[in-house]
Amino acid sequence: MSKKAVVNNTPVCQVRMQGISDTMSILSGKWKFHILGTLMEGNKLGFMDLLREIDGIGSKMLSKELQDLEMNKLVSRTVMNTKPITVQYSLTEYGKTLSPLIDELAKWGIEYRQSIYKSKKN
Amino acid sequence: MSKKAVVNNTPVCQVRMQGISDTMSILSGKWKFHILGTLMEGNKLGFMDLLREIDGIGSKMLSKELQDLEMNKLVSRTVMNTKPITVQYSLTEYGKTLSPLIDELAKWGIEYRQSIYKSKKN
DNA sequence: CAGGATCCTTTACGATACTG
DNA sequence: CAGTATCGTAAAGGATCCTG
Repeated sequence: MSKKAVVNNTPVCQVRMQGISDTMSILSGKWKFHILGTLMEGNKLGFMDLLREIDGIGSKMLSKELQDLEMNKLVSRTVMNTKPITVQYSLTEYGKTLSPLIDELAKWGIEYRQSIYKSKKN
Repeated sequence: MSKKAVVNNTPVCQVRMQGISDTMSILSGKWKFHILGTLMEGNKLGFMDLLREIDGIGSKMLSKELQDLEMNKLVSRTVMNTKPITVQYSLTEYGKTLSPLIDELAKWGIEYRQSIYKSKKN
């Protein structure tokens, strides 16, 4: 049950706000959603795949963001024993629980862009 | 219809990625989700209400973020003619389309926190 | 190939003080 | 009350080079 506070007769849910903060702090930064969104489509991807796939990201950022995601158990990292070593990244089961959120994020952005387009035609 | 690219036999949707970028650029920053989430609960709120309600925000950030949100037609601003002037902020109809997204964001964060709690008990 | 180290720029954010 | 102006800091992000 949510704890409530009352401000100027306006009931406000603190638990909800904390949820927003938590999610944002875990998914902060410019690239996490892109990485997750990409992994959501190509189930297992190498470092280079991600680097090529995510437009504009550099290896430093990619590496750092992947470490953050791994620490939070959203992404798993597997070192393959190939000649020059290779690493495979994929979503964990827990990472997959982000699908609805990322779907909403993408969906809203797509609709937003369409609404801009329409308003320019009128 | 979504445009697709193929990378290492992995089909990737660019439109989806662009949607993510668009949403993130509009809702970037530390406070936008908090502001929107708060307005989602208390339908009409004054500047001071928001300032008190959103823990940690300062008037400079609040004012700036509200302007961003207003520019993107997500929030409407109404000046009341009271003795010292007063301003009412509320979500536009378009801003309300963010409800599912923000709900997901809050929900995931709440569940995340619970999963941490459980894993500490075991 | 996968990433770490270094250096540098930019932006975000915050505290404080002030104004119509 | 609802902001704006100014200033300062910290964090985020990027370019480049380097290594097992």
